[in-house]
Amino acid sequence: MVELSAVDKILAAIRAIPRGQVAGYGHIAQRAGLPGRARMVARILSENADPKLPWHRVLRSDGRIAFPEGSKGHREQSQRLRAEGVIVEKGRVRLPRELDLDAELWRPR
DNA sequence: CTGATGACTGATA
DNA sequence: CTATCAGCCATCA
Repeated sequence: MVELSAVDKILAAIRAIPRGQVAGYGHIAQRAGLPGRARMVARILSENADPKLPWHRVLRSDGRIAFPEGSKGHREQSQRLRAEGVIVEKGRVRLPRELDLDAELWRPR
């Protein structure tokens, strides 16, 4: 069997994020079996060019968008998130239902 | 090898 | 709530 590279695992973890939901960089890294590699996730995203990849669902640990407010990337990400029913306010992401970053941490794995 | 850099994180004030 | 700081990891000059 083939072992997926760290990059593939990270991409898979990102693709696994359900529509209308979000995850943090560190969360993705952990889900990919690479704890402590949040910056690696960020680097992958900055390099990737796959339009099918839901990169906009990846946020910082504090639930904020990684791009500076007012920047191109920030506007695009907020727009994409709102298109999925996610509420974005002042760079801050808030989920409509009880789903949020805490819900993920809450649920034992 | 050393130092700088970045779509990061957690602790502290 | 914001601002700083140190730590961490991969990559590059």
